[in-house]
Amino acid sequence: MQRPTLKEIDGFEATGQELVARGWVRTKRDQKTTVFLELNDGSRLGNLQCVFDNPEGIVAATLARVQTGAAVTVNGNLVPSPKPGQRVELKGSALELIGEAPADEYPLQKKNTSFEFLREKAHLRPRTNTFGAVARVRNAMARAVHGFFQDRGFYWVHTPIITASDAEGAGAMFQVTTLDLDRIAKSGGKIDYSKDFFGKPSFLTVSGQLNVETYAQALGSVYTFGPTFRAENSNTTRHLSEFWMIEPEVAWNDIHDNMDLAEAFVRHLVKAALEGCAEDLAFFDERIQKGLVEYLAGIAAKPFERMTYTEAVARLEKNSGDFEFKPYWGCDLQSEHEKWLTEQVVGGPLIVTDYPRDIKAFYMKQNDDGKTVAAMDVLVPRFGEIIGGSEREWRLPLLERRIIEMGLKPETYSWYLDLRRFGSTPHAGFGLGFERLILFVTGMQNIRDVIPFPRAPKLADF
RNA sequence: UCCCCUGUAGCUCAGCUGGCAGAGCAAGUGGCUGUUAACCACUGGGUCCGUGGUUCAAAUCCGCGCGGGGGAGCCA
Repeated sequence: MQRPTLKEIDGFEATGQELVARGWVRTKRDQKTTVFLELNDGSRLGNLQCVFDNPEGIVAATLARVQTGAAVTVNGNLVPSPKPGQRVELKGSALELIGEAPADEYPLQKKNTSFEFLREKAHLRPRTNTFGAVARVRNAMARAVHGFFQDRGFYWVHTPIITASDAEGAGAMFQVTTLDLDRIAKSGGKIDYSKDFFGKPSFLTVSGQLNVETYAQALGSVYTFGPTFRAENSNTTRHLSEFWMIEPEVAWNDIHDNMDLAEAFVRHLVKAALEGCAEDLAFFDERIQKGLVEYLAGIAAKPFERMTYTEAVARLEKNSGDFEFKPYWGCDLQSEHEKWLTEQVVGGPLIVTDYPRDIKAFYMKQNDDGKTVAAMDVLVPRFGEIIGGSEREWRLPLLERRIIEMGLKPETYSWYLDLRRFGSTPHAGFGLGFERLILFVTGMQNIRDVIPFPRAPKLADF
């Protein structure tokens, strides 16, 4: 049986043909002789307007019971619409109330509601314009991520979610266990991890990078795209405890190849949003962030600015009076610094490279100056870091020495060091937080509003 | 974890130096010959987050607790 979505119906030639529309009622407007019902089914932002002229009998009785949020099917004839901005409308002849939504209980009435309120209604919020649009853009971006890499010969590698090594060093981890914690707590005894599921402490991954490097050293160009977990007590609009991360890793690439890849990737995604989500982006432009579409078009069109950390700090020092944290060579760039660089200095995305090695991870390639590493961060206006990456230290002695210098144990990294021991090549990669990308593309402010079910400290409802 | 703001009708909020609980929207009823988040009129709607205190009197002032938001740090 043919069951067109409302998006498909919107594309039909309106010749008065009969069809059935299914969806949820966004609004009902009734007059003495005419009732307007606007239906949405999530296939697009816009609604299908259904018009009932002089409804009588069972149709009139059913219309009286239809309220905002109800699920209905409408039988009718598709005709051109006189309403501006809307190609077609459905001249209704019959309708069925499939699932009612009593107005005195249904929380989403036809009015503005705050995102804070909707966060407490996470099971209903996808029925709103904003969250429907976010979901569609998110889907389009996921597809574009795979499209970008697949078209370039990258292989998608499924790195593990559970890891028994806490060697990843990217932040606090969630522990995974099948031990009976209540019983251990009551007994007051020590924990015997040999009795735990994996025979030792195990955790949720904070990064697939170390694992995916093994495949880069075999398949060449690879990437991960999957859930990632950080148990940091972060309470911000930019952090989640469970988020999705994309981590490409490419054998033979150096830091410059890495920057080129990161830039091409971001611009590809922005282009994909502009081309594939025009209706949703127009909505975000109008309701969420004025000028968004024009801004994104600029991102897609222009190369990103690049500067070294040393250069960035020099710029910041000239303006240091305006900062709460005084910048100096060797400091980590603060949020305010990143915002100032992107918003005031370059007016767009900026790639900063060659950070002091003491503020970066052990696996980054050490530069010849003995002070910096071949790291790169892609910073964007409004919220700073969207990508962090580096060329990797591929020379065994230097990597070993760095591990020891940083107080880590080389034996923990034996398999990682093996990659340098056997057939090592230069390689580079980066990590992009998927939700941060969605914030960037939609203009949304809070990361909890661009993932269907946000996980954050004290927040795991739904 | 730290700093700041905040909690009043279903929602968004006003409520001043303490003195009878308010508005807009939503909902309900009626009206309106094509509406655009329709419009017009009327109606109903309150544990003022909780708790203890100050006071003749607390939504309002103070203490404690809980919830929400923003910023910072950690980072993607």
